[in-house]
Amino acid sequence: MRPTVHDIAKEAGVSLATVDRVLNARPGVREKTIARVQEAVARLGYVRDAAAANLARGRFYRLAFVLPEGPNQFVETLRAALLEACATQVADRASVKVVTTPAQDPHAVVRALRALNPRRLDGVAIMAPETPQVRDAVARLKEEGLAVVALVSDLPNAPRDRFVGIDNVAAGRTAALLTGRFAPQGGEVLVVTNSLRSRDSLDRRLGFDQVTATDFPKLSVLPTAESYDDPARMEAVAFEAAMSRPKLVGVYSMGSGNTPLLRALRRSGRLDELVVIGHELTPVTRRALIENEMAAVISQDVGHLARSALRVLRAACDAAPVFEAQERIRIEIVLRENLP
Amino acid sequence: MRPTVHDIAKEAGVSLATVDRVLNARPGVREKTIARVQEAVARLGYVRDAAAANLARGRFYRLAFVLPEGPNQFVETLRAALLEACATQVADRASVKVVTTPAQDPHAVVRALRALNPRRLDGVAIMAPETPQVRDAVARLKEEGLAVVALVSDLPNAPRDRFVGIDNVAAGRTAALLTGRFAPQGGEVLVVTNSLRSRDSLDRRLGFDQVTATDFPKLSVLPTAESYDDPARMEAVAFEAAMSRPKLVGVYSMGSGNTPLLRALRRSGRLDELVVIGHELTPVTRRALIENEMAAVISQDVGHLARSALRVLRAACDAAPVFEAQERIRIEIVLRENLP
DNA sequence: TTGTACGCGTTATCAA
DNA sequence: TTGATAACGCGTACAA
Repeated sequence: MRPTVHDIAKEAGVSLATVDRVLNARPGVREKTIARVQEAVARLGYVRDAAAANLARGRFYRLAFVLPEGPNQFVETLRAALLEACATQVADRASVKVVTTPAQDPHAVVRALRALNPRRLDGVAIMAPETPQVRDAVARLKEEGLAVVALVSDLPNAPRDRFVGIDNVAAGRTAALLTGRFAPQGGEVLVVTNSLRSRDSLDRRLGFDQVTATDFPKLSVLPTAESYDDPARMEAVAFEAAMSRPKLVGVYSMGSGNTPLLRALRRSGRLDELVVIGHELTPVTRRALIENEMAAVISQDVGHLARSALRVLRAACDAAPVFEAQERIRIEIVLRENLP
Repeated sequence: MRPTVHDIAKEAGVSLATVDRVLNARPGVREKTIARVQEAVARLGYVRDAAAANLARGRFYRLAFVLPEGPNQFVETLRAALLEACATQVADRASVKVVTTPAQDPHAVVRALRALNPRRLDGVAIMAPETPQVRDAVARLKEEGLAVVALVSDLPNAPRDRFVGIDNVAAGRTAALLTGRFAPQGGEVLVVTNSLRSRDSLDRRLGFDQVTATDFPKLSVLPTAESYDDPARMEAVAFEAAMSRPKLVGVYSMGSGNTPLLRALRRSGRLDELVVIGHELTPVTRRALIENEMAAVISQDVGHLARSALRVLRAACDAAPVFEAQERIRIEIVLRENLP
């Protein structure tokens, strides 16, 4: 059996309360007594029982997630993962509210953040493009004492406590490496996304360009085409490129909108000669991998994302350290054969 | 605040003990009372506080890990991950003993398993090749009432409760897909491992052959070369192949021994024209990726492996269900650009 | 068949 | 500066 605070108290010849004061670095204990207790702790190899501590503290974490709502499969799976995580151990002693905001409207997320009642909340996870207004809203929440984490898309210039998601520059670099390796003959690469407003798309494009520039001189990357969340526009842009650019060898899809993209490429009759790489595992991209329509999908485990955000938020609420190794979200490469 | 057993008791008009009996499906309660309690549970949306339950129960899990010991970086990192997991929340209310056995000696692991005292233990995780003797030893442990999980390399014919690790057939298939994509010109592929005794190597080879046969007819895969954990032998075999086979385009290394392998290929002067794919991220393979000496590494997250094994063992001890989504170990593809 | 009372390891409140 | 003592939510002897 592991030693408890009782054992420490006995060993140090003090009361439980004093042990507690020392363990939690509370004031009102003499230097000498502190030393005695700490020696006892070291001698017996005491480690606090986190479960019992939480139970006694009666700590309850009131958390909120602000997610975009749109024609976006990824967010749907993320929400599902979040609810599943809540249903299990991870969300013990916590209540989680999920708020969705229209993705197209940049002001909606700000309104949603402003609508949050800071006194009824301990922490917030936010997935949104970084705008000055969002930065202000985040700053206000921080001032009210809330823990704030950026989710999936970082808010590097806002006072968030942490970013939970992948390194999107590295993700873009990975996509470029795959494209270059899968299309050694070289040619043109189309890059598409719904919007470059999001930090993640911006970073991915940056990384993609870095690697193509240094390692794959035979690849020439076209300017980013934005669909602004309009499927018709995505389809038109992709179709146009496939038909008018004979030297096209690859397509890198940085955001959502893979359904209209694939439809256009299929229609052009050139899909089987193109290396198509996209992001996030959804029913659409999964099917495309199986059918050999997409060569690879770069993804982040939504379950991990959800659980990590919850753990990190709780740690931030307590100003406690996080277990770094467990919270680093991996850039996963999914091919037809390692589909989960 | 979440409802507690007290709230349920009040709502149903019974005592705490009765609520407990219903919740834990213990006998001695009238049908009608059971129904009343269950209604109250449903009405208030009660969910048990697992931490408090374990605290009250005073449950303590005595676990052991049996790992091979050899010139194997992967096992070292796994052991480190295990110790790190123990040091954090995952191993709360559990003691973990790690036993190592010489990897070369197939009887050593059996001796180690026999040396385990089943009465001082609740569960065991085993990483070992499957032999009839190992099967017998596992059967004996199960008969004694222990929870047993196979780790990294499955023991499909032993009565283990569960396998914690990747699907190695799929891992082999993934390696083949990468090889075929990275070497579209085709040619010969050398496959090496330390030993085909291990189930994991066997499965990987199987998967590799499946995909090369159906999808990459231009690839011809050579018979598996075994090094029997002898670095000199590995180096000799690889050097010989590189020098005598002009049509060689790739090497698939299914086990450990990547140091002598790479040394041989370097010496042959043909490393930069070969697609080399190996398993497990170690200092050696990490460096090889950065230097562009290896094209890809297929790996499993040792941290995840360790935490998953601990969670699964505990669940098995309690005959409790596991949260499947969290325990599925992914087949990770690591390239130079998505190195963690 | 049902209820009472205590303990698990920690924190927190009050009094000394 | 210290110490008793009562919670926290649940499990479990033991009594009714």
